[in-house]
Amino acid sequence: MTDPEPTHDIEAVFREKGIPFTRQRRLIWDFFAGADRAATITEAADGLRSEGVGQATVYRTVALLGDLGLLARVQDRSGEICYTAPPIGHSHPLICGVCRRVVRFDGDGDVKELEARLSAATGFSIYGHHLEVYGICPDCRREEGAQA
Amino acid sequence: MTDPEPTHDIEAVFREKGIPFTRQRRLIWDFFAGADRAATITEAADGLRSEGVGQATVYRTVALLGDLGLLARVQDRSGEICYTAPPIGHSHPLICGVCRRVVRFDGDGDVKELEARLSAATGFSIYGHHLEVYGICPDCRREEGAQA
DNA sequence: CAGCGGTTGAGAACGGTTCTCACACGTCGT
DNA sequence: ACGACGTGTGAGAACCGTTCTCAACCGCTG
Ligand SMILES: [Mn+2]
Ligand SMILES: [Mn+2]
Ligand SMILES: [Zn+2]
Ligand SMILES: [Zn+2]
Repeated sequence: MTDPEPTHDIEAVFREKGIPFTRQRRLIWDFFAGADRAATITEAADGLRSEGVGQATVYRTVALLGDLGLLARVQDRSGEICYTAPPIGHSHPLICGVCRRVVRFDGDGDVKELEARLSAATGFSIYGHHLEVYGICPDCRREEGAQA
Repeated sequence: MTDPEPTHDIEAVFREKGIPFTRQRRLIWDFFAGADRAATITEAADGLRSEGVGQATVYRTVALLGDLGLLARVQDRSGEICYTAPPIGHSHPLICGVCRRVVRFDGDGDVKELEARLSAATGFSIYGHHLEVYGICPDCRREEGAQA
């Protein structure tokens, strides 16, 4: 598991790549990076409308941040697609399927050996993997206790 | 009753649950189960239109098969959502990012230990995980030659 | 501070998914 | 085998999330 880490210096990333850094991009980044749980694009657009951010800009910026590796796409228990800002470096999300709270961990030690076996067995050249773990966080488990 | 076969006896599953088994459901099942690679709903609908299967029925049936655990949702390199009929039992897909050919493997031995650590460290009750490995199959690698 | 080129917002367009509803058909009791 | 019932189905409309268009705006550089 990773510890509480500093977020990316997004302005520096943009400057380094020569990509204009706008008020909207900062707001959208802050929306995702400032949350401790994944959010949908619709939620971001709704939350930023009052700040004068258009929905097309939210879509464009989420795609841009995704390309830059600054936003990861995950999904909750209902299959809804959400985005979360990962810390620096490679990690995987442990997601509460109910409230979408995200805890990051590094599981590559477990996967690397598996990938080597797969490559040897199948002849595939492996270029990546996708690992998410789903659970119910203590808070949500408490609230769901009464029901099934 | 006993099915030592590697593929699901879908008709028996339906009968056992008292769910009507129709011509369309057989066709849609065959479309996914008869392929060695994942396919999108759109592809299934296009491929079965000439058989007189409506697209609404394809959507409904894919959802139904998913609920029954007879179809697994995966995604290719571009993030496109596809479906593939897994063999009996729990497994994970190794997907060729180029042609979407799927090879299944059981990687739970590697994940189980990880999940135990995560559960202990976070207090989450873990109900599932999503693991896909991406690669290029030997055939596609040959066709593409060397690359970056 | 002026000029350029990328970015933005409003709304239209687009396309995948779901809904509606009359009709067809699978299932089961007889 | 037959008939009645209840579920499934197809065509097309509706719905809604996403992308596109384009004129105005603004961040960046000099
Ligand atoms: Mn990893
Ligand atoms: Mn597994
Ligand atoms: Zn939770
Ligand atoms: Zn391939």
